[in-house]
Amino acid sequence: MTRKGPALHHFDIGPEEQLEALRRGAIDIVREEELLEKLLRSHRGGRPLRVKLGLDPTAPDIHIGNAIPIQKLRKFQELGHQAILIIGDYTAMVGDPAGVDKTRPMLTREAVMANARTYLEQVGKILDMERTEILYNSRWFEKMGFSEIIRLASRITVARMLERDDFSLRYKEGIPISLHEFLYPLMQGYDSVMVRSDVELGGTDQLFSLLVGRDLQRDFGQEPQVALTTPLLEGIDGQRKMSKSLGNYIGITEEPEQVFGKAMSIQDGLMRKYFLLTTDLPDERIDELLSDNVHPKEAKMELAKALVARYWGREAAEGAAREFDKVFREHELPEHIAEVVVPRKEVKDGKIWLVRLLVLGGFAQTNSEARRLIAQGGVNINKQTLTDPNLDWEVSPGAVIQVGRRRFARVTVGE
RNA sequence: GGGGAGAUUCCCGAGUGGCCAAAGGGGACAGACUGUAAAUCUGUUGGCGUAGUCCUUCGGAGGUUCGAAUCCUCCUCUCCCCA
Repeated sequence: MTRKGPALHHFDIGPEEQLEALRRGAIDIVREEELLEKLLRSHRGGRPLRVKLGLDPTAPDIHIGNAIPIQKLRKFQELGHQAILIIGDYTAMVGDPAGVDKTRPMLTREAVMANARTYLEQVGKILDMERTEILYNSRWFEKMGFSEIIRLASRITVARMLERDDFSLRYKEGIPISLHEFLYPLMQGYDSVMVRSDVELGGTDQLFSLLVGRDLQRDFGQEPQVALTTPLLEGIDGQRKMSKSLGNYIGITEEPEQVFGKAMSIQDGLMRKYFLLTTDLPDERIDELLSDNVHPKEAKMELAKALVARYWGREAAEGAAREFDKVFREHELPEHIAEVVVPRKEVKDGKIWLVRLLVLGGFAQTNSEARRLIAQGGVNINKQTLTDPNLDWEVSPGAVIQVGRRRFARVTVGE
């Protein structure tokens, strides 16, 4: 279960104190004075701030990296402010060029809508959806005429666009930039105009777009929003930004054991960042865990537990930790093992070609890949390593096959 | 519109007629060591029922040749310079 924070009303907490809470883990606040001013006014007038976060449903899953600004939005909610979630169904079709070195593929409307549905489900693990305003930006973009697009496009210069690192880098390297990518920040900025946001959240790579929002709001006679950015999180490979397509992510709907295991595999050097951005442990506790008094592995266990607890609750976290110890310290079998059902027709004379079994079990894409795994000693059944790729294995239902260090399955025979 | 350069396997990148399923690096995977960390070392990295004088892959379509990633023609796309 998701922990819902205490039902705080923003009158309960003073503006300075709110600012303090909001600052945690933030990179830029443009501008902080303005934010304080807005908080003061809101507090005085009893009117919540309108805090906007745009999500482009470009992938079906939300991971703990893109959950960071969502968590920040939740913080605003806890402080009594109005959360506005923009589902960028229109912008997703363009594809955000921020921080990428090539044009994103344009998504079809169907794919975007399917993703949007799973997003909303998943966001519900973080936000109080009852108090969240949800808007699809196709609502205003769909009916926008070309003349309006031209007017919007006139608000920004090519030079300013090319100032951006991602664009200038691509330009210098001779990597194509399509014109429509220039439109992206304008669209995101226009969203802010449409919802009259007081604050917009986003990752640091969003700063430019958030600032364009300020400019556009000014042009439309509105008070500019405050831009608040959060850090980008490295993926579990420790190299690149966490992303679904790189496969280095921890999804917020992944099973507790999965989340725990992935968290345990991050580099030690990343721990502080993960603690700070993906858990809500107090700073003092984090310092304590990362001091010399605590073995790094113990600290990481705490990190993994805190992370699981955030999305699955305390109990699931404890369970995942026990399971982890069992499998990786005591080398016992995990509690829940997926089943591989071998169709009866694949079994001949009570035997099945081991390579075939691996492919059927999804451990390998092709026979060749399965052969390699076997030859390299990466496959065992009931803890007995099998290294002959030509082996016809005598099927014994209930046997546990292990591939690599972390993939297990129990073999059964069925249709 | 004119001129030039280019497109290679997951990515970068070498390869200019046979020795090419294609160097090297990165990534990934497996093994050793470990804390499912880092570092290091080793191996693997198109497919095929167990293997070959086999099949598919060097942007696409044709062609030359006994033989093409490599040569020719056309096409598509990208970058650069000029307008």
